[in-house]
Amino acid sequence: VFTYNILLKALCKNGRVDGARKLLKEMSNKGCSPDNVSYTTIVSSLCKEGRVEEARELAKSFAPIVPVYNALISGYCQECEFGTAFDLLNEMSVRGIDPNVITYTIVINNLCDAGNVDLSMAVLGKMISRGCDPNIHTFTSLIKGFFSKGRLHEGCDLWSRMIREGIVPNTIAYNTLIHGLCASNFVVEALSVLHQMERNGCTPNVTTYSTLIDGFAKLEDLDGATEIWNRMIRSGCYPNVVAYTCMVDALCRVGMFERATDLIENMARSNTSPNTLTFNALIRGLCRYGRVNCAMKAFVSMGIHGCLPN
RNA sequence: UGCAACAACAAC
Repeated sequence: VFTYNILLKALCKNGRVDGARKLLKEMSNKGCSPDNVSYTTIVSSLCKEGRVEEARELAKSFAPIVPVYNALISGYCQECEFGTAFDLLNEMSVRGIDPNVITYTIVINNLCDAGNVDLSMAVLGKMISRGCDPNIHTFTSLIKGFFSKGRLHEGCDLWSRMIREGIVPNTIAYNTLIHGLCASNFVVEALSVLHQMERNGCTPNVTTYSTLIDGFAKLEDLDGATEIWNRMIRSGCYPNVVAYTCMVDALCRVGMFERATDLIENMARSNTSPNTLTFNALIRGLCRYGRVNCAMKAFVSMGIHGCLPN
């Protein structure tokens, strides 16, 4: 089974789900029964390709297990077919298969992405009433959901509630909080969250730093952005293309184009090549400052660096 | 070996 599952996963990853389906049949014929992992791999891959109906049909021939339901529910949510997702959730209960924290979190996260935090909160209530405790993923999805609707206060309240319930925030949760604060221009508060996470022994990553650099950049606070950049380097965290691009943007917004260009050259020399967004930041900055000729030169240099305009 | 959460540009 392990041999077959490894192959199934590899086939699915390379977009050869149909090959995987054939292999699934073949393994049974050769006397090696597929297990729950085999089923979930196939169903999940079909869903990710948007072939949800097909996945559901196929799943009918498998044992009804939670991960397969989760993959299907996730698939229907991605297609914004929340009605069907809720039907499946009901079907689970009817068949005596208890949804787990992942099941509910999938629904909550997708509803949040669709902009419906309020319904997500209702699902949270439902899972708790059924004795299923939300975890860090659940709370992070909801907090992000409130923030993306501009409901900063409710997002922060939920953060406090999560802490009260004894859930220890991880780097991703902190990053979500920092991003929410930055998006509402509360960069000073975001910075104090960075300090708080460090005090609590949670290591910031390149996303943490990029989020803060971007926050300062949007407020045209080059000193703030630079301070974060230096802090990132000092901590031994390597900037990626996003971090570089945020820093290029910070420089461009205050008209420091020579330094921005130097930074891009730096990237090209390291193994972090600039991308289209990096050049868009530079070109937009130059245009804002009326330096259209330089912008045209940057546009040419973009092609030299192998970046296509979008 | 399988299912869920985080960051950067623009236009509409």
